[in-house]
Amino acid sequence: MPDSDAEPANRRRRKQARPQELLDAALALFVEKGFAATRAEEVAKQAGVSKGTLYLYYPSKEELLKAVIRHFLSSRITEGVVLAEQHVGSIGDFLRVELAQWWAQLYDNPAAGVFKLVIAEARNFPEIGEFYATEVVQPAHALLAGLIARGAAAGEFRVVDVDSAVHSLVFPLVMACLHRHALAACPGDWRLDGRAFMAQHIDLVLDGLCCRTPLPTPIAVPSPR
Amino acid sequence: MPDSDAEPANRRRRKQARPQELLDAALALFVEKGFAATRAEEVAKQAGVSKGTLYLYYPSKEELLKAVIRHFLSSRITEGVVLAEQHVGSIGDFLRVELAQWWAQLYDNPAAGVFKLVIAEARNFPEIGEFYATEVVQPAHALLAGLIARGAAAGEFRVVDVDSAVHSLVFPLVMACLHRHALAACPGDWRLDGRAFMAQHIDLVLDGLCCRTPLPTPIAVPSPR
Amino acid sequence: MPDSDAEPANRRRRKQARPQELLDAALALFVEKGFAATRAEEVAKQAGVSKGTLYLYYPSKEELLKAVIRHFLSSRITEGVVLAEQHVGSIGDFLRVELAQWWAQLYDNPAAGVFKLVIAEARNFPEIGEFYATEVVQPAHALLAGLIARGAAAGEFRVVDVDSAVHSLVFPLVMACLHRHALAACPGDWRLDGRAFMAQHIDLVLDGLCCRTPLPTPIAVPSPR
Amino acid sequence: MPDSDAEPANRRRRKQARPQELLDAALALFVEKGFAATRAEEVAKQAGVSKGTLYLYYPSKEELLKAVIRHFLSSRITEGVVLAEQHVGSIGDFLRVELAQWWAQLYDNPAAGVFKLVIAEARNFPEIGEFYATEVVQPAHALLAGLIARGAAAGEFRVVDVDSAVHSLVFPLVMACLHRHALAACPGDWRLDGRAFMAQHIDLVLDGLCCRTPLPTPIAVPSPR
DNA sequence: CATGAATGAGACTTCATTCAT
DNA sequence: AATGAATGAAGTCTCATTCAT
Repeated sequence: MPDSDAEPANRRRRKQARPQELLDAALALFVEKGFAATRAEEVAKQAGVSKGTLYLYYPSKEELLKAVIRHFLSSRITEGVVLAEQHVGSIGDFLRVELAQWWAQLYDNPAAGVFKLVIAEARNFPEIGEFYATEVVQPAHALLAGLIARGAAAGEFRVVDVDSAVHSLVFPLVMACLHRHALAACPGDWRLDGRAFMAQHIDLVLDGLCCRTPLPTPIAVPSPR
Repeated sequence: MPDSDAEPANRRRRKQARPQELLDAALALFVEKGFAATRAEEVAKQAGVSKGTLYLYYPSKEELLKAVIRHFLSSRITEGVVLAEQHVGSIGDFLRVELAQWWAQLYDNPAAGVFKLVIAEARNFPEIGEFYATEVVQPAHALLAGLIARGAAAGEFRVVDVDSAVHSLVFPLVMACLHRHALAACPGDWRLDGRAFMAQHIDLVLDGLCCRTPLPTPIAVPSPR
Repeated sequence: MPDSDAEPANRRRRKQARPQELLDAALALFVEKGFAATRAEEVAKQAGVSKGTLYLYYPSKEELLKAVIRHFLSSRITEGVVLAEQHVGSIGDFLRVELAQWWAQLYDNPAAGVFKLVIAEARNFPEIGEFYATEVVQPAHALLAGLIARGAAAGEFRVVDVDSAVHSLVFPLVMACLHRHALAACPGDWRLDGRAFMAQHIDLVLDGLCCRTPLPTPIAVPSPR
Repeated sequence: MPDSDAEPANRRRRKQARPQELLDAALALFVEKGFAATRAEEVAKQAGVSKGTLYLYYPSKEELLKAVIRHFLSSRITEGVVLAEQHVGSIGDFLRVELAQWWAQLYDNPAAGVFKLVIAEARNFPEIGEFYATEVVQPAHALLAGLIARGAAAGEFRVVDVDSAVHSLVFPLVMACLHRHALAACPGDWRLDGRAFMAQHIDLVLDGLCCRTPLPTPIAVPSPR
């Protein structure tokens, strides 16, 4: 049967691609200039459409922001969780290899910019904070906490405060992404070799976690006057 | 003495305090809502003055932002540098005690919000990025890098990539501040015991740096695909 | 017969009905929400066609408005004129019976909404005012004025200012229609039995017109209390 | 005592007059062009201020509309009620003289335009319909119904359906106002001597109400079709 | 110095109209 | 003929900034 199915043709193919194109454009601009300082028309222009078209796909600039965050966070995070669940073998190896690789890829991807967006906008848009906390932070934290606890149970790691260890591990990776889209993108050369840093950081933390000679007694930090 | 002079005494005190009050108000609001989404009038109101008065002290909202960042960053950073320069004795002890304390105090101080501000606005306002990079990041980084290098030279630390080690040490501390003013300030209970985390994190990193048994050969991170 | 022809039969019928369906939908919406506040797409949707199709039949929203007014006014008014011209016999009877019936029918018909439309839009669209004045008001007025004059000449009515009498007779009938599509359509129960009112109003006016005994000088009745 | 009180000076005097000036401008334009078709900036311009100033006094165009209707309706209606309550003597006299005069004044006043506004916008803005119904229609109707009932009780008027009589009396007066701001304001000469018409209409209705020869049996209006 | 009324550029959003399919 | 995706002019409303008082 001939082109009775091909009728969609050009227009319809564009229509299908639009949401992604708009999200890409919006991500780039929101990360670069901030949400409030980005004009809806700029997003449209960068996506190659007119102002009105943007509103055909997202009912408001705010909904576009939420869609950006949902889209780029959730598509990445699910991959990561799947990866971790599939892994068998040494926890240390997994973290050193797979975690490093996953973060290295994120670091090189525009999606890494969402961290900046979330930090900047979560307080203004409660839905964003909630989405990020429940859909990203909690699952990812639980995943890593579980791995570290398993490593400790297996005698691979020292017994430490697991939540803190997760933060120690992850925060610098997030910061590297923030840095890339903040200071590193400023005039002047403030760049940082993110991939190398991430690998070394993971090594350093694993080293700290690694079960060896007993620790010296930690010295309490006096509370501020 | 005629009373025409009696009142000015009080008023003059207020007048002198104005810049600080305006900076405090601006910091709080800029951190909470973002620079672009904060209205100049809100800042004035929170500082207890009228819109017009704000412009008597700062010629524009943008200049106010820069003043906020300069003020809260530079006053803190100089303290820290002085602290470090005065220290004699074990590097590890210094980091574990003084660094932890300095950051714990910052964490509890509104000034910690500037990190969020800088990350959000550095790309929009080149001066801010440059100021932060040259006046804060570089001196602080040099300071810590110097300490770690000294520690390594003294046999207290392993020989590692110093720059990475500094980032591993500092990034989570910055992230804790960011977290406090982003997710932790959202509805829902996403708080985190920042002081405890900071202490444990510093311990963990120092532990990783600490010169003990030989390290296992680090496994190279394969480049993405 | 191949089915390529079977469907068009139906479609052709629809196509013929389109203008009327569009006019009905437009009338209802313009009356309900006002011309400017009604979106062209709403009209199309209510008529069961797409936005584009509307423009196949009417070149602009404004032309649609004019068509609505022309259509619903002229079709009604010609009926009325014919009715009046056919009548023989007592003027009073004609007015009491035929006029009442004609208005009662209009009152129950969506077409009654055009009065609201004309009043709201005549000043914005001169053509509308002119059409209404020349095609509706003047013929209708002339018709009724002629009848009343005839009634007066025949001794059936008192001699009064004929133009005023026509307005006294007709204005409340128009107002009843306006009321039905304005206040009576609002939340709350502001309805009014239009048909009964119209009949009684016509009676009252005819009574006022009716030739009877000279009026007594009204005697002032002291109000109670 | 010196000018410590005179400080208000120019600016403050303007500020006090603004709301009235804006309401006047808004009334004129809303009546002329309709609410939706009037731009906020036009209203501001006609009131001699800038766009932004309008929003200093009314938070939205819709609130401005409501304020216009509340203002022009309520200030007029209270006068009328007071007038009626103060009257003693013949009901017929009151209606013929005071009612006619009150309406004649309204007819010549821009406030008469609100009727057009209410009819056009009541369905879109429920508050408007409710305000008009409860604050204007009901009190005014009750007032006149009471008078006519009193007249009937005193033998001055025939016994008729009081509500219908009120409508017969009032509807044409409202229509005259509508006419003035609709057709009469269109190009072409569709004017009408409103004051004369009003007086004659009131006479005619009072004449119909007046107690004289028995009425002919009213002929029932057949229901439609 | 301080105020707050006023301004107007500029941003978001809507919607009449067009036109490729 | 019919559709509905796309456009961009135009309108509402905000807010940084100015300036008369």
